[in-house]
Amino acid sequence: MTLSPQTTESLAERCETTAALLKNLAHPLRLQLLCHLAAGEKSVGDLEALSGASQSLVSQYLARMRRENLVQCRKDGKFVWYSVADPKVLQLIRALHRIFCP
Amino acid sequence: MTLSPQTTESLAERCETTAALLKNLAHPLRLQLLCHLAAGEKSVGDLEALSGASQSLVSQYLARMRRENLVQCRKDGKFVWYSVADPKVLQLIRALHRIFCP
DNA sequence: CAAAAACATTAACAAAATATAATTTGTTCA
DNA sequence: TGAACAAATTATATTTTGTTAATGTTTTTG
Repeated sequence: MTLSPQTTESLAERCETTAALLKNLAHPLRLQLLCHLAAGEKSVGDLEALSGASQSLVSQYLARMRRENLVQCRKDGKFVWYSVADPKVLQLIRALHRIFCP
Repeated sequence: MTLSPQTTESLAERCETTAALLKNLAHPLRLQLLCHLAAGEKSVGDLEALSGASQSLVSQYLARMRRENLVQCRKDGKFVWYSVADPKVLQLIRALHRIFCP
């Protein structure tokens, strides 16, 4: 019997991947977008209105976070509806809320 | 009787300050340093050895995080001992551990 | 005192992130 | 069809970060 392939990622490796994810949250607008999405699915226009940021910026940051699998989208006619894709991101947003929004 | 000055920070404002803090964690080495410090006080040399990074980098990032009040230090002869200064940072590091280090 | 050890600071340059504007694509509906 | 709306993409100027190397400061110790 062989040992099952232990995923013994080193601390350094975990910090690498976690920091990469955190970079997405480490920006005022991107964090705000994720906070809104954590409360439920939103269209790009919704997020534009909620955040007050330009269509271009909102769309660019959503595209980036989609590429990195933090969020996902679903098309419905003229609209594109975004939501949080990664359950860990949801957990993290909630932890941030507990810690920083008392 | 006047209303007490409610600290009704807007979501945008909280995202601003929280994102600023997250920027410190959103870097592989800085995150690693904070993880080590979350486990207890460490000297610069300790952190150098634990992380494998250069003295200059470790010292620079510690200085940065000191300026932003994430960590604090205490001198003892030749050595400088660092620890996590902000209880919220400690909570956050622990939350990250729960979520990303299963 | 002089050398060594521990840490901090500065300068400089490449690489990456940010924000804006302009253009493009796709969809609905009069 | 074409005007209006929703969203995506591209280009780009500007700023910020990341990293290395070199030098400086303070404390200990031979």
